[in-house]
Amino acid sequence: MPSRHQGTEEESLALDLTIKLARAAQALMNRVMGQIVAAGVSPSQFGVLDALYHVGPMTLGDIAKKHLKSPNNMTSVVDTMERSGLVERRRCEQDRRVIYVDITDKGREIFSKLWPSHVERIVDAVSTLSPQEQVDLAALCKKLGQAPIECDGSHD
Amino acid sequence: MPSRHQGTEEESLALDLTIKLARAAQALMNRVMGQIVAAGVSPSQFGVLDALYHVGPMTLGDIAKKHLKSPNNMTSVVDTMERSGLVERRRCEQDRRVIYVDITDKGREIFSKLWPSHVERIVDAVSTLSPQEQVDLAALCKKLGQAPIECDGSHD
DNA sequence: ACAAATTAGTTCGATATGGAAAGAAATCAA
DNA sequence: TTGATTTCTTTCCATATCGAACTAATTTGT
Repeated sequence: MPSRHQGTEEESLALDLTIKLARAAQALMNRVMGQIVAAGVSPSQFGVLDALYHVGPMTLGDIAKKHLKSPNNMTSVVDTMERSGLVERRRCEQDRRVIYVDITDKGREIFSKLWPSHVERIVDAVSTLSPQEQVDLAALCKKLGQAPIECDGSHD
Repeated sequence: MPSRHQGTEEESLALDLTIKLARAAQALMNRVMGQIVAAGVSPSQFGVLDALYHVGPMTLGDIAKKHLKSPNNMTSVVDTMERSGLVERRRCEQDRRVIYVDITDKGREIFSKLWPSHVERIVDAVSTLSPQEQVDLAALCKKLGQAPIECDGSHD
C-alpha cells in the first residue's frame, strides 16, 4: 500500500494551503452568487453586466481580459445575454473587426436591482473576519496571485 | 484607484478581498494544473485519481462529497475516466444501488507519475510566501471558509 | 497594389458543472 | 405483501470554459 506520500513539513503546508484557498474561494462564491443565480443571471453574466454598467461599452476582447478568460468564451456568454436582452452588440464603424458590447436598459435595470444586495451579501460573507484580517488576507492573496510566471524550463 | 460604486470603506474592503481571493485561487490553480492538463488529465479527473489512489475505492456519492460537487456531475467525470481506462466501476453486491469506483493499474501508474511533480509545483507556487505567511493565509482561508452557513430565514 | 502577418470574433469539439427529473434498488409503514 | 419513501446513480438540458481552427478586417512589407 502506497503510504500516502508522507511529505515534508513544507509540502504538507503547501498542499493544505492550496486546498483551503480553493475551498474558501469556492465557498465565498457559492454563498454570494446564490441569489444572483436564483434571479436568472449566471455569475459570468453578472460579471459582464458589472463591467458594462460601471465602465461603459467594451469590446469582447476587453471584457475577456478583465475576467482573465479567453475571448472565445465571451462570445458564448454574450450570445446568451443577447438572447435574454441584457446586452447588445454594436459593430465599430472605424474598425469593422471590433464589436462593442453595451448594456441595454433592461440589463441596466436588472443589474441595478441586484447590485446593492450583492454588495451587502459580500460584506456579510466576509464579516467573519475582522477588518484587519480582511486587509491581511487581501494582501496575502495579492502577493500569492502575483507570483512570477514560471517560464517552464521543465522537462522530465 | 478609481473605484466604481463609491461605497463605504467597509464595502470597498469586502469587494476588494473577494476579487483578490478569487484571483489568487484561480491563478494558483491555473499555474499548478497546467502540467496535469498537458498530460491529458483534467483537474477534476486528477482529483478523483487522488482520492482513489490515497483512500481506495469509493462510491460516486462519496467522491462527489469530497469534491463539494454534485453527484450528477461525477457520473460524467467517471464516464470520461472509464473511457480512458483510468478507473472502473464495480457494482456493490450487497446494495445494488451503489457503485464503487476503483482506480485501475493504468490510472495508478499515471497518477503516481504525476503526483510528485504536482506537489513540487505547489510548493514552488506558494513559495512566494514565507512559511509563516502560508500558515497565516491558510488560517484566514479556513476561518473565512467556515463562515456560518446562513440558514436563510427567508422562507417565503 | 498585392501578399503576408496580425488582430477581433466566431465556430467546433471536449470537459465540467448544476438543477430537475427519471430509474433502480432498498427500506419502511400498514 | 404492497405501496410509499428514501437513497444512489443516471439522463437531459443549459451554461461555462478552453484549445484549435476558421473568417473577416486591418496593417505591414516589398
